[in-house]
Amino acid sequence: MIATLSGGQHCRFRLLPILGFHVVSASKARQNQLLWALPDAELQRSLPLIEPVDLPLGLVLYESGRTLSHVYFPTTAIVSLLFVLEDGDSAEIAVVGREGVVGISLFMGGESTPSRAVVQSSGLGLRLPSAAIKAEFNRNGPVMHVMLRYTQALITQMAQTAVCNRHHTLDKQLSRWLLLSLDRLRGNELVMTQDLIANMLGVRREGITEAALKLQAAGLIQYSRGHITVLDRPGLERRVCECYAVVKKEYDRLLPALRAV
Amino acid sequence: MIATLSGGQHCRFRLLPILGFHVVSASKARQNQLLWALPDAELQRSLPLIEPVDLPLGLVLYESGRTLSHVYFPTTAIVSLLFVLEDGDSAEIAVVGREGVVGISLFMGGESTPSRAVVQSSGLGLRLPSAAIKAEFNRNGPVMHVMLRYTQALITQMAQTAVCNRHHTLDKQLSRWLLLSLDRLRGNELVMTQDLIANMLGVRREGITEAALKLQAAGLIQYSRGHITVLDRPGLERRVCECYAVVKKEYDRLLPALRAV
DNA sequence: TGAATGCCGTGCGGTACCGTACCGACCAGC
DNA sequence: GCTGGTCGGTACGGTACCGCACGGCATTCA
Repeated sequence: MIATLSGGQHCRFRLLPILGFHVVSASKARQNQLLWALPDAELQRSLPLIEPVDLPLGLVLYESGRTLSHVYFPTTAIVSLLFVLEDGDSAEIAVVGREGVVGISLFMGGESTPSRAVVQSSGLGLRLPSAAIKAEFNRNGPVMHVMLRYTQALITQMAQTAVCNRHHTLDKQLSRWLLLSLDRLRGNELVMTQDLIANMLGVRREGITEAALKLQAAGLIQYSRGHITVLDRPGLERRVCECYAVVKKEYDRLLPALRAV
Repeated sequence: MIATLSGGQHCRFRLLPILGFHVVSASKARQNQLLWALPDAELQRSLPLIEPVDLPLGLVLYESGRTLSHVYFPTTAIVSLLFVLEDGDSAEIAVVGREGVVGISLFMGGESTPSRAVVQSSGLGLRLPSAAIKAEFNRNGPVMHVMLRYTQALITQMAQTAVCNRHHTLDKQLSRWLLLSLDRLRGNELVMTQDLIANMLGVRREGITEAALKLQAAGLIQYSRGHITVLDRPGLERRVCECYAVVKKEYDRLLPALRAV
């Protein structure tokens, strides 16, 4: 197992606002679906504090045990939540894209978690200082309720991942992972090496090669040097284990506003 | 894999208050450590609504997707949260004992979850109607903060379980499971068949036999027809993987009040 | 007392994934 | 054009767990 992500060196990237002046429009903020779900009044109050940020591949948003300075709302980026063991082995426990938020421990009260958040697919996001999200959360209004319901959906994703790890074959898990990622992107192409996927799923790189070849042989995907193209999404959905549908259904149930987007 | 828990037939037990009149004293309520952590004023307000309940082995507190009527605070019982797959395979994603509460989805806003809660070790507990816990939670006071911090600890347990499932050998996982259960009991004996443990860990019964024999050969436990006695707890702690310590540490950090009990 | 049942130990072939190693294809740099 | 690095395909033995089957032993109950 590789001890660090191949993209780990990207940590050197400075995390800077991508605009000189930090004015984010309401419509831009609503590219994130949790922000989209907020009433106008709530969003307007936070808007002056929201910054757009660039989220390059491999950027570590937080490290195990470190206190968070912001919560992140991905818009076009995807972030993985990883648990890392002492020997460097790791496993992804959840994926967060434009449907969610990174840093729930801030409003849950813990300030930190023993996990790591890494950008899995580069793109853009928005961030809000920790004090601001805590203040909004403690108003006991729509922000709190949306965040809590999202957290429950996240819990479902984590738990289903645990069961899937235990019982399902690697190519089914890969299918699930591809679909979860695809749901959080616009197109049907992922920029993602097999090595990275192996880290996410907590297996060897060769295992991913083997599983990906199966999917490729079935005409479902097309693989080439860090670029995966999904050719037959319905086919992939037929091949995947139930875990994907369970998680998706729970997101839709808990956050019905997302469905419409 | 066995499709239903061997103890499943115990569902026939009626879930009844064990006393004719439902007066629970504050000191009795404080046998549960989350209730223990509450200020006097908060606890007194809920006390008239708290009922003591008997929690026999195998009792299902809630089933996947079903709306919950109460939250349960175990005192001497232990409850397992299981995810069950379509084919009957299952895996435990968390354990709840006197340090916690069963039914977080009530205050998280989802009302239900796709998981199952089963009594893993018979004993007593307390319960509070769903309306009452929601009302308390929405006061935005100590109850909410304690529940949220507990939920975050629970999330850590679930995530660490997922990683452990992926990377660690069965006898290490069994050690972790034994220690987690032991922490939630008084003595050093568990009433638990290998079949049940296999369901919890999501493996074959024979796998548990093998792993338990290893621990027995090392003089750490003693096994006999549904009774496990832990002989050498420090030895077990040396043998277990890091996952146990990570979870325990996070519980202590998030809920420091529990440490003192 | 005999039968049924629950619980635990064992054996055996199968398989999915691991660890390690190597190799070819492609790409970016000087 | 050469070189070093990244990425993906292949091979092979090892091993942890699975599925299945059997058998022994204790408890319960007719």
